[in-house]
Amino acid sequence: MSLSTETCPSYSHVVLFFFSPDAYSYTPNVSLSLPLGMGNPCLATQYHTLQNSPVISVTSCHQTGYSLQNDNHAPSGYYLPHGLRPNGAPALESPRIEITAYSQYPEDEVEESSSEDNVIKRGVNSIVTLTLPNAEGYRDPSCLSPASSVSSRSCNSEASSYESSFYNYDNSPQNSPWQSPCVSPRGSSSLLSCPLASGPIASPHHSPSTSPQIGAVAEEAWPAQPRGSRPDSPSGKRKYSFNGAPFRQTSCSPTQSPTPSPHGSPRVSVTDENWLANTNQYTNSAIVAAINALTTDGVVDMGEGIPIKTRKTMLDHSLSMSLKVEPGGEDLSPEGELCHEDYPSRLGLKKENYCGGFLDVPQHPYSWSKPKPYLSPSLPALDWQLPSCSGPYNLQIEVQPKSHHRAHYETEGSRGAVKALSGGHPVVQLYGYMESEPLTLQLFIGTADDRLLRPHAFYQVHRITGKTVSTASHEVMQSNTKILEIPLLPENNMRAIIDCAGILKLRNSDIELRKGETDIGRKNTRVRLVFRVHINQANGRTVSLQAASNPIECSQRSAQELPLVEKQSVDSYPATGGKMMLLSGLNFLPDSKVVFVEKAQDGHHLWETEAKVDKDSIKCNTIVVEVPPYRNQRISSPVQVNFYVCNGKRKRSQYQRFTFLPPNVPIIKTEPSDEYESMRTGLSMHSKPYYNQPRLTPIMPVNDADACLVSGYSPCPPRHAAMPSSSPSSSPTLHDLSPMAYNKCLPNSPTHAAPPGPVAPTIQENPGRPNLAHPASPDHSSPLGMLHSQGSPNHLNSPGPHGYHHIYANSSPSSSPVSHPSTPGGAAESPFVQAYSPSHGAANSAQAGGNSPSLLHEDSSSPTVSITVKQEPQELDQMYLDDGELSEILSTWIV
DNA sequence: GGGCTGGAACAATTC
DNA sequence: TCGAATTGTTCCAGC
Repeated sequence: MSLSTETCPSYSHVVLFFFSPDAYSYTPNVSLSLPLGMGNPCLATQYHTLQNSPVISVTSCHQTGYSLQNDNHAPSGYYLPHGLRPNGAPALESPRIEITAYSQYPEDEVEESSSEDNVIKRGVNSIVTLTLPNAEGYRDPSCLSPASSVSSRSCNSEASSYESSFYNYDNSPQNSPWQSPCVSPRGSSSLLSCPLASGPIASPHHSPSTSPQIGAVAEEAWPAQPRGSRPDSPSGKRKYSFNGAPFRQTSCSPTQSPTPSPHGSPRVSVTDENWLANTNQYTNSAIVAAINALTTDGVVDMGEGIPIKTRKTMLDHSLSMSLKVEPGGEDLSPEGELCHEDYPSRLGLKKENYCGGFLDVPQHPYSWSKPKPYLSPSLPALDWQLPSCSGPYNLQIEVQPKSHHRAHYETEGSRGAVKALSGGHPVVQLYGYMESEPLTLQLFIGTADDRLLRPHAFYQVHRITGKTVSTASHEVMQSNTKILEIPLLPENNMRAIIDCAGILKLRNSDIELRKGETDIGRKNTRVRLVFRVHINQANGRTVSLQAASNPIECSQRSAQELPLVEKQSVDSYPATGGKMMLLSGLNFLPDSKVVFVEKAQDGHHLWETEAKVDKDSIKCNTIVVEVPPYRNQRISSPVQVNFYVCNGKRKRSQYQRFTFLPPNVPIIKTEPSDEYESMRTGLSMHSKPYYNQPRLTPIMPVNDADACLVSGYSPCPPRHAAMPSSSPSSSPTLHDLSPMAYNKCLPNSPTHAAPPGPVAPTIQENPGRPNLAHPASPDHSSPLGMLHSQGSPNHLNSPGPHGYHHIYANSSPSSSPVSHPSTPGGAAESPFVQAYSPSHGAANSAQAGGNSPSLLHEDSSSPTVSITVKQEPQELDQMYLDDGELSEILSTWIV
C-alpha cells in the first residue's frame, strides 16, 4: 500500500482517516498522523481490508462517517474519524491521500518485510514533526515523551490494542501507536513481532491469588525474569514472596532500577490538580476513531481477500485470548489455552455444544459451549469504543455498581464481588435479542478517566466463586486484560447478575515498569466495569455492543476521604445565580466547601468563587449550596463552568459541571431523576459527571439540540417500550463518566450533509438506516440538554466515550468544527460526531428516563445548525496548540 | 479454614 | 532540604 499526501496539512497533528468504500471493510484505511503519524501496523482488519481496496483516492473533506458507506456495505457501525489531531482535535485541512492497495505487493513482502512494511511510515517519517511545548512533561502517548516513545513501548502494553497486540514497535522508531492507527502491511505481522502479545497465555503465574493470570501482566514486562519473581516494589515492604520466601531482590530486567521509574520517570505526577487535565491529553481520538472505524465483522473478510499469512497472523492474534486454566480443565491445551482461535465462536454459544472444561461452577445450569470453528478473529479490541445499542439490540446496565469498591491486591484475599448500591450486584441485560442461543457477556475493568475507555492497566477483573455466587463465569485473557465471560441466557431474558466479579489491584510498580506502559497508577484508582456482548448475525457479521458502568473508586483511602458528588439537583441556571442546589454524594463534611471555577482556554482560572453552603443542611451525603452569580451577567450563550466539593487542601471531589445560562433563557423543568431525592428534598437530582472535565468550558449555542446530541446514543430504533426506562436501580447514582459528555457538537457534520445512506453507526449494522451525525453530549447538546442529560442512565450506560458512534470530525475545516481542539483531553478526547438516527433521540430519551430533553428528534433532512463547542484545556501545558493555532481552529469552528 | 471486610501500619512519593 | 501530607501496599483481626 502506498500513501501519499497531496495536501499536507498545515497542522502537524492532523490525522486523516480514510474509509474504504468497500462493503466489508469499513476500513479506516489510513490514518496519517503527524508528526508521529505513521502507519500503525496494528489493525489487522484494516489490513486485510485494504487488500481489497484497490486504489483509493480520497479527498478527506467530508468523509462523512457513515455516509461513506453505501447501503450495501455499511460497515456501519463505525465511527468515522476524519481529520484529527492526535489529541482528537480536528484537522483543519483536508489533505488528500491516495491509497494503493497492498495487493500490489507480494504478500510476503507485505508481511515480512520490515523495510517495506510501511509506506505510510516512510511517508510519515519524512514529515516534519511538531515539537510540543512541554512535551517532556506529558505522558500522553501521543507526545514524544520518553515514556511514550516507541522505544519504551512494547507489545506487552495492554494500554491499548494498538499498543499491545497490534502495534509493531519495531517498525516505528518514532511513532506513537497513539498517533496513528494506520493501516499497514505490517499490521498483522506486527503481531508476530510481538511474541508476547499473547502474553498471559504464556504466563502461568505466580500469583497466589485466585487470579493466577494477573501476574502475567507484570511478568511480561520482565521476560527474562524468572517466573515467580517480580520487580521490586518501591515499597520496602515487599520483602517476601507469597509463600513467605524473600523476594528476589534482583531483577533480570534491563530496566530494573531501584526506583519505580527506570525511564527517568517520564511519568508525571498526577495530582488532584492535574490528573484530569493531564489525562485529557493522552487521548488520541484519532486512533480510537480509526479503530472504531473497523468492524467486528471478520468472517467475510477473513475468508476473502486476505493473504494467508495475514489470516494466520490474525489467528495468532486471537491467540492472545486464553482461558483461565481451571484445575482439571479438560479442554485446555497443554499450554493452558483453549482453542483460542475459536474464541470468537464462543460468542455465539450453542447449548448443544458443551465444553465442560470451562465450567467453573458445575452446578450452574449453563455450560460453556465448546467453541465452534474459527469464525471471526476480528472482534473489536478492548479499547475500541463500541456503542451500547445497535439496531434492535441494546446492552444496558440495569443496576449500576456502587461508586466505591475496594480492590484487593494479590497479596490480599479477595474483597468480594462488586456490589450495587442497593446491596445486590450489578445487573446487565441485553435487549432486543430474540434468538434462542445464549450469548456471552464479557466483562473487563476499564478506565474511568477522561480518556476514551480502555482496559485499565492497574486493575483486573477478578472472578469470584463460591456458594454465594449465582452467576457462572470463567476467565480469558486478552492482551493482558482479564475478561470475565458470563453467559447471557434467553431464559433469563438475556439478563445477568454480576455477582461474580471482583476487582484486583496490580501494583503500580509492576505495571509502570512494564514496557510500553504509559499510564501511571498513582491516583489512577477509578475504574468502570465494561460489558460487551458480540452478537453473530445471520449474515455472518457480528454486532458488538458495549456498556460501561459508572466509575468505581477502588482506593481504600480515596473512598473514605474524598468527597464524591453523585448528583446535583441543578445542572444549569441563569447567570444571576441564587438557586439552591442540592448535591448528594459521599463524604461531605461540615466544613466542606463548594467552589465554582471557570477556566480559560489556556488553563488559567478565569473565575473562581466559593458558593454559599448551607452549613446547617450538610450531611455526610448531602449538601445544599447556593448557585453563585456568574461573573458576567450578560452572557449571550450558555457558559459551562465546573464546581467541586472540597474537604480540604487535597481532598476535592471530581469536577462537576454547571452551566450558566443567559438570564433570559427559559429554564425547562424536567422530571426528577431520583424520585426519592425529589420527594425528600424537593429538588430533582441529576447525576453528575463524576468525571468531569474541569477544564472545559464550552460555550454552546442554545439552539442546537439537534446538532449536538448526546453522544453515546447509538442509533437504536425507537423501542422504548421494550427498553426499560431509566432503571431505578441504575440511577441512584448516576455518574457521567463520559468525557463525551463534554462534547463536541459538530456542526453540520459530514454525515448530515452526506447523501442518504446507511449510516450505520454501530458496528456492522444493517445498512440502510439513516443516521445522522451528532455531536454528542447531553450536556452540550444544548443548554437545555445540559440540564439533564446526566441523569440518563443511558448516558451512563452507554459508555461515556464509548459506545458512541463517533464520527470523528472530518479533516475538512468546514466540516470539522468538532470539539475542542484546545483540549486535548477531557472531553476532548474524541471530538466526533455521533451517528444518529431519527428514532434515536426518542429511544434514548426513553432510556434516559425522560431526562433528556436534549435528545430532540432529528432527522437527516432537518437542517442542522453549526455549534461551536469551545472546550478548554485544563492546564496550559496540556495544550497541543499554540494560541495561534487555537485561534485559527476556533475561528474555523465558529460558524 | 477460607473468604470477606474494615482498619491501620509502614514506606514511598509528593507537596 | 526537610517535614508534613498523601498515597500505595501490606498486614492484621474479626466476622
